[in-house]
Amino acid sequence: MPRRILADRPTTMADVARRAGVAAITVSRALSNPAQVSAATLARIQRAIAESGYVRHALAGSLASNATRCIGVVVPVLSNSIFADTLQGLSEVFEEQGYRLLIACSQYDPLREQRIVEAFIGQRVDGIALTGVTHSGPTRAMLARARIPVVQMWNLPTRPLDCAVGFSNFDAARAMVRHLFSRGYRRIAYIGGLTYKNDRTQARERGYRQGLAEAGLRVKESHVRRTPFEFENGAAALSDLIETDPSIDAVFAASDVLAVGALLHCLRRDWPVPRKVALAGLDGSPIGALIKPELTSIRFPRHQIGVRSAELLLDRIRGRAAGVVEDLGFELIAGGSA
Amino acid sequence: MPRRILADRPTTMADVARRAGVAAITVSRALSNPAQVSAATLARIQRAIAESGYVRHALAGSLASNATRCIGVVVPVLSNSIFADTLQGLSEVFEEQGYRLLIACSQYDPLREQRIVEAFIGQRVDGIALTGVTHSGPTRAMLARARIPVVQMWNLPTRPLDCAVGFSNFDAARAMVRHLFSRGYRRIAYIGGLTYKNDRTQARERGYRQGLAEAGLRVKESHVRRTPFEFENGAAALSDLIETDPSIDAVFAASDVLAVGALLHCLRRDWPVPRKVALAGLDGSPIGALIKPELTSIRFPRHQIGVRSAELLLDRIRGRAAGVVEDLGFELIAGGSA
DNA sequence: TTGAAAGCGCTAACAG
DNA sequence: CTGTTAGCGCTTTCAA
Repeated sequence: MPRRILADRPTTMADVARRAGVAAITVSRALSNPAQVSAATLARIQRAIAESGYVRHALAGSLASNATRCIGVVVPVLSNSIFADTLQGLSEVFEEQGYRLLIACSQYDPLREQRIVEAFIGQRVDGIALTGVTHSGPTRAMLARARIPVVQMWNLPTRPLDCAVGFSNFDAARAMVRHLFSRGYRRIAYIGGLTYKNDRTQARERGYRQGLAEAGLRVKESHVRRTPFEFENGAAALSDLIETDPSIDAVFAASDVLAVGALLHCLRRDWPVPRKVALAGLDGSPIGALIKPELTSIRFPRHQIGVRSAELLLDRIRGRAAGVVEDLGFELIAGGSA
Repeated sequence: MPRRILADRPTTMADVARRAGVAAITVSRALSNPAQVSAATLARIQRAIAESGYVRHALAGSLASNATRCIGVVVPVLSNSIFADTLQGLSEVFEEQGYRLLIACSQYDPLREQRIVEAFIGQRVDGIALTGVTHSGPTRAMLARARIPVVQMWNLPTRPLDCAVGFSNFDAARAMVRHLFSRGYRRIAYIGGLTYKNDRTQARERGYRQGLAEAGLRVKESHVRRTPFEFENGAAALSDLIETDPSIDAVFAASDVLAVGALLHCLRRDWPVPRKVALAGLDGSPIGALIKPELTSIRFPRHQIGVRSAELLLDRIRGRAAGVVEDLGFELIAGGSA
């Protein structure tokens, strides 16, 4: 014999229906499409719901209807507010359309991302938004097999999983190196993220190298540092670079978190920026504009990436064509720091 | 007659079972408790899973087992990295125990929080972590009715919903005012958050007022500013305060985001800190330590709040007693800014 | 506008 | 160690 009936189980739709003197399906309709139910019946049902404190069991509903109205989102970290802007954009669009966001952090780890994606598919989310364009083989396979709409954000994939919204991290970094070169800097060092599993960071580093090459400058490996995106690490890397080679005249940090850390380090040491060393970042963080000298950086539409990603995903969920890759571009902000 | 069978439906547990020549329940056991299944059977099942690309339908499982292994977490915002530390702590503990986190932002709005909590209850999460200790009536009622374990974080409730982990925001603010007073400051202005629906901010402002009162100083309402937690707003509020009353000798900002913004504003203007105006914050953000002068602030165990909250919630989920309120305390960091 | 019946995909309970 | 059966709470389908 199967499970016993619990004496004190939570209120179900059937309970509400009994109370209102209707069938369960009528309660279901009252909740999902009230226009289908007569005003009198609706009122009785609403009263029954209020009296009983009924909360609809979303899982059971999703199982029956085969739609969760949930979107899974993977971001690398939550501690960096730059992803928060994108999440905000996603959330604005989806919330208005009655979708909920499931947010998870991969911590820049493809294996964690893979587990998260598996969990999302297991939850039968209606769509998935990923940060970045490189993913583990199993991740790609699972997504293909599940036929869930996917959007890749923050970079431009050569072979998109489905749709994508971003900008060229490579071009952005190259543009910054060109800018520094045009300002007369010739010994341009680099502080980047840990590249080995992050396509944005990889693209930025490649852009740096390409930019130097195009300017006819040689890349010195001792001028390249890689470190996790934390203020402190930017400060430490800069300090280390200058110690290693005091002739460095500019440092390009592939993220504003690192650049701001580096800039604050200079200010602490009373090093004149950009006279002793010029600094540039990439992200267009608001804090860069508050520091003196203002941080030279590259701004891109973080919020809009979220908005457009959500719109494309909704299109896909509603059955429209796939394969769109949108380049939202970027903009160089010339501050006083370089 | 009920629904038609779809020709090309996703793989189910029954499909895997057929393929492996076992019953569905055996597949279920192979997934949830492999030790219960013989090695040979397990191997066949695992092969069948791999071949078919099966992903377990978590919703159906949760419906049947009446447990989701999901925890709902409400934070005010994601753009402020201070909450990220707490989320990190929660996530470390829960992930190790096989639970997943559902993260949602209330945007400091009790009505949004209410809707989020309703959605969490609808999803039948196994536990809920809330930021703050004041919640709408319906929120409290729903949580009580649903009998879901709850932890309130970041402040100390007088009447907890269930358990709570935090520190006294009131005492922290008061301690900072005392510190400023002991340093000789007598005209101490205040930049706080928008208090009308945020207990931490309210407590901090009350602490400020109490601190002044205990020092025998009068609160001038023109010395109190309230603004959302953004760097820019801290800068603007400071600028406005000093313009209003140049005799102000210290400004206490109820959040490091505001304090750092204010401090950067001073540096931009070449105002000597603390000579022209002393500055103090509250949160112990890492960036405060990188600026010169270092920001005087109050540190509290943001990460540990997450860890302990998770531990208490797990205790509750596993049926242990409720009603624990843990005060994790705080620590004043005397920097050069005051 | 409302209802009856079936079943979504899984696991609890019990049996062997 | 493995299987049978019933049912979790909801919505789809068809019918009135």
